[in-house]
Amino acid sequence: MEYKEAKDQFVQSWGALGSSWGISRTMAQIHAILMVSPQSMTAEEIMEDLGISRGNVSMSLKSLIEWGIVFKEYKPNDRKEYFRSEKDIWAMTLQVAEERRRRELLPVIRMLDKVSSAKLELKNKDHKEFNKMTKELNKMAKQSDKALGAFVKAEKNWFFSKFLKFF
Amino acid sequence: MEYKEAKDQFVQSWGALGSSWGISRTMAQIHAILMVSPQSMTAEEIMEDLGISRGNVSMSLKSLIEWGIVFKEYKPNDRKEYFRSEKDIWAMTLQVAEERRRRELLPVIRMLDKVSSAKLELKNKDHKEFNKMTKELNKMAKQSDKALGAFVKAEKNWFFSKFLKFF
DNA sequence: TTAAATATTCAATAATTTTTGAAAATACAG
DNA sequence: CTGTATTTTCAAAAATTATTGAATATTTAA
Repeated sequence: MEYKEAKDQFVQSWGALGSSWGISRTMAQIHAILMVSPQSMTAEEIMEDLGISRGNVSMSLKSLIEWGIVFKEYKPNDRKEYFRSEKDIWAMTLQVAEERRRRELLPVIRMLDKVSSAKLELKNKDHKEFNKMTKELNKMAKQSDKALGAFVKAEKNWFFSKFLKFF
Repeated sequence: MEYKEAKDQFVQSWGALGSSWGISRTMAQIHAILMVSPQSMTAEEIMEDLGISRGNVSMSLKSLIEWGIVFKEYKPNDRKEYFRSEKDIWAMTLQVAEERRRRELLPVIRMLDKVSSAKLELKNKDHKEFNKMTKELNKMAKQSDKALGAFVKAEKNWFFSKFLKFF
């Protein structure tokens, strides 16, 4: 397998993966080409590389930046903006985990707090089961949140101390 | 908040959650009503409860069964099929984790094995970076797979032994 | 067997999500 | 400022995904 074929395969597979993780194919594809690019790239280059529209590149990059896994860069004497990906796979994983916690786990917990405290007739079988299950889900969600939070925090600290030692 | 309102809120939120986890809204909604139902339900009941078509219920239930978090039940002297959800939240979580591993992680690993062994000119910056990143992603994916596999196995054993002791 | 009850399939349709591209906004060199 | 390069926005179009419902298949009581 040659470089060009391998890269295409990688970009297209990473894109397909994106769908099952709730981000658009294009977003994931842009992320893929930035990950394997040794230099930061312009929107123009990405556009040509993937054969997609200017607007799509602009919006997808914006989302990737919001996810905290792609960064803008400016070069002296150049009006263009350049984009580079987080290259440290572990740092990237932690960042994505934290974002998903914020975007998915926290809203679920808020919802479960609300519904699991509903006013119910506890003689009613349906009400009783609803109460039991939502309370259990709530407990599980909060445990996950706590565990994930602690984990990310610990790993980020470890990372930071490693980084400090480097200097 | 009253029972009916709370249940609606729960079903609709769980459905919305489904979308960001790559399963259809209906599938997640059906899962939600089965989770909080004290009895197993017929396709007919689910259909009426959610106001969706017969075909949709049939296909969504099929998927939920494939995910291993909903089960069919038969009752004596009754032609209808009944459906019930896994009620143990932890068992459910492990089951979903295992399915996702099988459906998402393993294909990625297969893909990364292929592309990270591509024949490259290692003088070329692009080739070198591609090689480095895909090898690192591959390593990370395999570590995750191993860790997740070990975890699920350990928890299932623990579960099983708890179950045995019960008798 | 037959036929009624129940379940499944899948082509057509609807709903949703993504993408485009041109207009508007912004940035900045001269 | 002005004009050009660059980026962003967003309504419309395209692509994708989910849903319907009627036709088909399956199950089982009689």
